[in-house]
Amino acid sequence: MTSLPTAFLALPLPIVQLSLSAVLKCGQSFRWTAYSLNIDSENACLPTHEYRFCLRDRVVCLRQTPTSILYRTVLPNPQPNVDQRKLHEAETLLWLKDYFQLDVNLASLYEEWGSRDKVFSEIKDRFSGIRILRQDPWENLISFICSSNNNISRITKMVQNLSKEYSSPLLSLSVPDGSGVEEIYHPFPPPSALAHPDVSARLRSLGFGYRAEFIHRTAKMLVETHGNTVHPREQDESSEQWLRTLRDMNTEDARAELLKFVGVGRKVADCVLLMSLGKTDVVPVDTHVYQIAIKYYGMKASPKGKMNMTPKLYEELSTKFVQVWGGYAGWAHSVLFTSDLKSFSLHGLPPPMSPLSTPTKNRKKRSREMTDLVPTFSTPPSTSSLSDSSTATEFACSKSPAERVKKRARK
DNA sequence: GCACTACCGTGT
DNA sequence: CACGGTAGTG
Repeated sequence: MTSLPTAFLALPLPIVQLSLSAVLKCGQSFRWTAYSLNIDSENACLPTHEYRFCLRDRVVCLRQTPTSILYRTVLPNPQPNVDQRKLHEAETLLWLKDYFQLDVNLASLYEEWGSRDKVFSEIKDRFSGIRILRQDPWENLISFICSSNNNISRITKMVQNLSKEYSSPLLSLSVPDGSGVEEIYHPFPPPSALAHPDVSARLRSLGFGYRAEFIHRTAKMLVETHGNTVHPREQDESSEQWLRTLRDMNTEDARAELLKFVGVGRKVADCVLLMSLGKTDVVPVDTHVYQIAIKYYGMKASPKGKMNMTPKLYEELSTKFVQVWGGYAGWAHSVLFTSDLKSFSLHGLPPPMSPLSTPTKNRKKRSREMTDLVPTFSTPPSTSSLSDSSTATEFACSKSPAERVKKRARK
């Protein structure tokens, strides 16, 4: 089962376009493992870490230099010949471009957000290279059902336990820190593996808490509704493929589909819309985002001082951030969110001035500063050059019948 | 539509 | 008590 190492290939990419260390451990995906490389010299051009991710049929290993991403593919035995190996590396390269969405120019977006928003311009140079991954919707959905009322380190453990418990080991590989230790890599399990009757009890005993039932019922419903026949070529189940078709749906319809699952509320649905269904403008709102809005965007704090996230407040925050940042608001939000995780070094910023919801009209002295802070508050969302056609259409369809569809009862 | 409350487990 | 919420009530 042990696989032999192969050489790394290089994909030229400026570090401002992608920071692996920031993106892979910031709570988007919970299945990347990071290893220190024990660099003896202080050469800043050498990678300090390696990151690994197990796909259905291979393990992808990544390192980063200031000017490129180094990648290599590890396959299970039997090992392919040289020609087959080249094909696999070509496939991995295509996967990388898709997964990291490298056709999106992140540096341009940072400029755009910085010119729209003073708060963003203050942090953008310290938190560069943070982009939204384009994940597999099935893994993304289950991972974020785990995320409710939870923290990153525990979510990571849960998702890894899920993989270890419900999918066969693909291969093992020695860790790159020179210790000689071998690690076993598991893909993310398919829906049918989690739809089995005794799954929820087992997950309970694995420490999943009340999310155990959510996961089981979601998997069961998905398999019952959309099947588990395995596509001969794609290698994945029909319900996983169906989830991917939500990418072709408009935001409101896709969200309505996601909300049908147990354990999926507005916040989790929006995370999936943003992180695996390509809805770039969706801003998932949680308590952190609310705090950020209060501290730096003049959002009025709740009268009672409680953090009650009502649907109304959620909608208000979400739409206002779209007004601030535009068609890629969800991407911008993740930069702010990541900087907040690193316990916010925003001290030099001016105090919050502009109420996000209701601007005070009798304070002219402040109205100028408000304009300074958030120049685009009163202007409609931009559908400028940065937004591609699919994003523009998202703004276009403002109402949809599916928005009114209620979460139907299930047994 | 809207405001509660319980909830599994971990960290402070 | 809070935590990167949600389902179930009234």
